[in-house]
Amino acid sequence: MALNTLNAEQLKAATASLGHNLVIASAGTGKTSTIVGRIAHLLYSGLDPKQILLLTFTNKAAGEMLARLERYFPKEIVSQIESGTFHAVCYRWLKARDSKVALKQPSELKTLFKSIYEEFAFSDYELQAFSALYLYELYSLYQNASIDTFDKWFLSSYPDHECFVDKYLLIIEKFEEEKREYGFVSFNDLLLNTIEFLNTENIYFEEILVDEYQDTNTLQGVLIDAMRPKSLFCVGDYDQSIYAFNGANIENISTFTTRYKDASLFSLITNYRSTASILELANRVIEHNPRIYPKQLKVGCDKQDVPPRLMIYNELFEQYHAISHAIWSSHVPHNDVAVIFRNNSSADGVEATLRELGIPCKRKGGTSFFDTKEVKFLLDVLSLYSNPKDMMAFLHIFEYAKGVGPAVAKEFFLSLVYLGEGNLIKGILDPSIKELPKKNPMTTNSLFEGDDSLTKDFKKSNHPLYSHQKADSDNMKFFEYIKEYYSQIQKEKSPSKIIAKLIKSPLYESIVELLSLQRSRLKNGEIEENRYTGARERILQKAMLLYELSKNYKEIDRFLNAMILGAGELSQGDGVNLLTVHASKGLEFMDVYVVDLMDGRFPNTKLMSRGGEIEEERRLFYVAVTRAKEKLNLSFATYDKVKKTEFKPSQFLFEAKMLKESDYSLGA
DNA sequence: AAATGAAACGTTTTT
DNA sequence: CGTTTCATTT
Repeated sequence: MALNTLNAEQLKAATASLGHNLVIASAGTGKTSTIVGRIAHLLYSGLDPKQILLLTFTNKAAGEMLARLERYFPKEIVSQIESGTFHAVCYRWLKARDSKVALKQPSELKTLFKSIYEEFAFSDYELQAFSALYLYELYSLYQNASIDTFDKWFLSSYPDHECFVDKYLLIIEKFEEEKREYGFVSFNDLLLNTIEFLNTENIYFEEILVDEYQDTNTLQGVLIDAMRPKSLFCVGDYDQSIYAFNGANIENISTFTTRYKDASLFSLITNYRSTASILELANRVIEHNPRIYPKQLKVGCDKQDVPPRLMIYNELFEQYHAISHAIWSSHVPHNDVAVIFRNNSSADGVEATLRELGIPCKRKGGTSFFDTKEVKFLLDVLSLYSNPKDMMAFLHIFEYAKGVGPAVAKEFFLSLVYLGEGNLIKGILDPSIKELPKKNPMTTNSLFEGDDSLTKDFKKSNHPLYSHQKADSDNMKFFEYIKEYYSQIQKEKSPSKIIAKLIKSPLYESIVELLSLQRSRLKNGEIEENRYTGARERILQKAMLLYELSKNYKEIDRFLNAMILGAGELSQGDGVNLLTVHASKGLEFMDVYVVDLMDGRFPNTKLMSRGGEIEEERRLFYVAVTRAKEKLNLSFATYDKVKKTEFKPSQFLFEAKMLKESDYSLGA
C-alpha cells in the first residue's frame, strides 16, 4: 500500500479530508511521496481517477509521480488521472476543443512583436522609450503577474513612461491581432484561452493537486480558481520560491490560510535527504529571510556526516579545474554528481574543463538544439504544413532561396495564398486560380525573353507563380523542391514518416549543403574538406535526433507543440549534471558543487538593481545547497582573468558561517 | 532589396 | 564570444 511508507506527518497530510489543504514541505521532506500517497488515498476512498488533476512544474515530475503510483495501481487507473504542467494540461484541453493550437517559440513571437514595434515611431522625449524586446518581456510578465489592465499595472511600476503608454498599448493590441491572424498561440495564451473557455464551459475536478505551489503565479492562481475544484491540495515551500521573474506570486502560498477560511495547514519537517551539517548550513542562511510559517527542520537520516567544504581559488578557471579534478578522482557515479551555478555563463567553463579530463556531462535546457538553423528549418517546414497561415515560417523557409529576402518571400506567400483562394498549400500544389493578377505586363513579359531554363520549367510545371515578377530560375527551383515535398506527404499521417521524407528530400539536402559550406568556409574563403564533412555529419545527427523524437507521436501538430512545450526537458546520456539553480529544483544528488559564489554573481546584483530581491537570491542559495545528499562543496574565485575583474565572496558564505568577516578583510 | 562585412553589444532564471 | 545590428556595396 502506498501509504505504508509514509511517516506520521506525511500520512496526516496525505489523508486530510477534502477541502483547502496546504502542505508546507521543506526541502527533502518527502514531498513527492506525500503527493503520491495523497492520490493513493483519494483512489482508495473511491474517487474516480478522472476527477483528479495533478499539476506539476515539469512534465517529468508528473511522469515520475504517475510511475510511482503504478507500483500500487493498475496502469489503466493511473493513466486516467489528468496530469502535467499547467501549460501541457491547458494545451490538451484546448486541443480537445479542436481549436487550432499553433504554439510558437517565444523567440518567434518576439520577432513578430518587434516588427510591429518598429512600425511605430517614438518621438523624442527626454526619456528613452523601452526597447521592443524589453516591452515584450514586460508584457509577458504582466500577463503572468496581474489581473489588472496592462496600463494600470504598467504605470504603477513605471509612472515616468506615461507619455508612451498609449503607444505601448497600440503595439500590444496590434500584436494580439496579428497573432490571431497567423493562428499563433504563446505559452501565456494557453492559460488565458483556457480561463476563457472555463467561463462558459466547466471542467470539473474533485481535487486539484498543485506541486511547487510557491512558484505558481497570479495567472495560474486565477486558472485554479476558474476550475472551481471541490478540493485543493497544494504543496510547496516558500523558502524555495525562485520564479518571481516569471510572476510567481509568493502571496499564493503566504495568504492561503486567509483566502480560504476553511484551510488546513500541514508541515513536513523531517528531512530525509541531507546530512545534518548540510541542513544546518542551509538553515543558517535562510533564517536571514522573514519566516512566513514557522518551521524547524529535523534530520531524518543518519548518514556519515561530511562537513560542507569551502574552496577558494585565485582564478576562475583554477576553480573549474580543481572541481573537475575532484570529480575525476571521486568514486561517485557521474550521474550522482551535480555542478550548480546561479548564471548559465558559468556552464561553459565547467563543461570545458570537464571535457579536458574526459568526463562526460549533460546540460539541461537543450536550447542549443532547437536554436540551430538545421532544426529550425525542419520545424518550420512542418509548422507551415500544419498551419498554412504561418507566414513567418514561410519567410524563414524561403529566405534560403538564392536572391530571396523577406520582401520577395512575402510577395510569394501572398501570391500563393491568392492562387489557392486562401489556402497556401492548395496554392502551392493545386492552384484553383491559374494566373496572377497582372500589375505590370511589361516587366512580366520581359522575364521570359532571356531565360530559357525558366521557360522550360514553366512549361513542365505550369505553375502560375512562375509568372511572378520576382520569379527566376533559382528561386523557382527552390519552389519546386517545396512543392515536391509537400505533394509527397499529402496522404502521410505519421510524424516520423513525414520527417524521414523531409530529411531525405532535395529541399532539405539543399539546406544541408548550404549550411555545411557556410560552416566549412575559412577566413580566406576556401572550403576545408574535414570541416565540411564534420558539419554535414553534425547536421544529419540533429536531424536524426528529431526523427527519433517524432516516433513517439501520432499527429504532426502534437509533435510540433510538444517540441516547444518540452524543449527544455530534453536531456540525453550519462554524465555529470551541469545545472542552473533553477533547473536543479526538485532534484537531488550525492555530491553537489555550488560554484562561483562571488558577490555580484551569486547574489546576482545586476538583477537586484532591476527589481530583484536579495530574499529571492537567498532562496536560490537555499535551493542549491539542499540538493546535496552527502557532500556539499562551495567554491569561488577571487579573480577572472578573461574579464579582468576581482571578486569578493558571496555574502551567503558569511551568513553560512563558512567565512568570517574578519578572516576575509586580511585576504582581500 | 539582398548580400556582405564591420561594429557594437550585453551577458538571468523557465513553461 | 557569440549574436545582433548597422553600413556599405551590388
